[in-house]
Amino acid sequence: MAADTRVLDDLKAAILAGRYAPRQRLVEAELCEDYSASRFAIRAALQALEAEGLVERIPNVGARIRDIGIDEAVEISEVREVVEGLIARRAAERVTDAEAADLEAIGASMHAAVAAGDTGAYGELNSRLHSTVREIAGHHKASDIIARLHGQMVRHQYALSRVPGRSSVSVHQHQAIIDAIIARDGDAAEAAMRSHISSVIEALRATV
Amino acid sequence: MAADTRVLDDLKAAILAGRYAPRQRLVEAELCEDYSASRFAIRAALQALEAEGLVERIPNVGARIRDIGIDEAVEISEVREVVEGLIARRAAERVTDAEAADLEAIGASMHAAVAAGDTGAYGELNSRLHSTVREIAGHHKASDIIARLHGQMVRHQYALSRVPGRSSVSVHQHQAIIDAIIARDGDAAEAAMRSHISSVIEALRATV
DNA sequence: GTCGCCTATATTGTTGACGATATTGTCGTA
DNA sequence: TACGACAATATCGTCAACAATATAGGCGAC
Repeated sequence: MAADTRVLDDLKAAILAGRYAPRQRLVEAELCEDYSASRFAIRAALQALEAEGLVERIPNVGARIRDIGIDEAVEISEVREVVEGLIARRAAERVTDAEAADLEAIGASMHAAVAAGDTGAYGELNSRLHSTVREIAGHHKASDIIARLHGQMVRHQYALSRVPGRSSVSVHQHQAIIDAIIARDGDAAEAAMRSHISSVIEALRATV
Repeated sequence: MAADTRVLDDLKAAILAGRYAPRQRLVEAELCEDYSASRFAIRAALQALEAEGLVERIPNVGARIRDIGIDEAVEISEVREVVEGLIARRAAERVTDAEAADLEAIGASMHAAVAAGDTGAYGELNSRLHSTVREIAGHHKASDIIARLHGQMVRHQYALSRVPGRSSVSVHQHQAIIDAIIARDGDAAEAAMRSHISSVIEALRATV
């Protein structure tokens, strides 16, 4: 399990980076060569990835990349909606002045990125905002669950960022979240976060 | 991974039944004898249980039962609060007449159990109510997460059911959930479920 | 030509032994 | 007596070979 860590991290990173196609088979022997590891280590990694919901294993047949369809992506996002809502509420209750300034800075950068039409930078800021809010909330269990769910969604997340005009809509939602947290208004923060992710879900459904 | 299934299920059941003390070490060789399985199978089971958050493993040292303290139990319950809220809302939106009748029956039995002072039956009905609501909601992802979180909480759940007078309080909360679902009122169902679990969290904090 | 069976192959499942590592207990010294 | 170093032990980590299983392709019968 010591050497496994590297294999697991590498393999996970590769999956998250979309280097494997959905439903692509992951043959243990091949992975041994690719990651120059023993079959033992590969098996351990595959089992861990199965538990994380990234890989699907059928006894005596093998492992393959789990294909998460729109329906499941929507379900995942629905759970994310309420859990991120909890996180936002928590953040509003615990945010310090310094953290509030960080959030404002991220918001300003977002507006700038939208104005400049830089979708790449906007996407980056998007994840930074969410992770900053998580950090402020300091809710381990909720953060863990979000991380896991996020991993299963990367493919669709990518598709979403390609939808034209989304950033100009979501920038206002993001600002509402930031404002509510800075105002220390838990109810408003939860509501803003939920309505934001709810709109993400709608966009997700539209990508069919 | 075929023979593993039995080992994993047995071991998991044993942990959930509280047959192992928190922080108790799980030595692979011992488990091999107890479950008459190979070390290979045991290792696989332990890895799976680690992913489920029931077991904690330290490299080169071994596995032990994870000790979930009050703080973590509260965090888990907080996540449960919002996810069960989602489930309740969903249930209210999808409940059929037949399912509504089932819920009413469970509610009636709960009142009867409280009147009779039968805490065992009440606990049973409690989990049946929640699982029925989950079934009605038909939300796979949310149900999975609840199942996992519930597994980590069994110890505290048991302690809670021993608190005297809890059932007479919670029976009304349960009835409120049932009523809201039957009324097809999603907002009310979510609110009722959240306030119910919120009160469970308070009781949990009080058990310290 | 198509269906079902059977063999061949690819792939995973399992085992036992060996090596690495952390923990525990002991001994000597200050 | 208290402390540190060292050795012994317990336990986990890793490996390479073997067994079991499912899949795919070819063959024959209808």
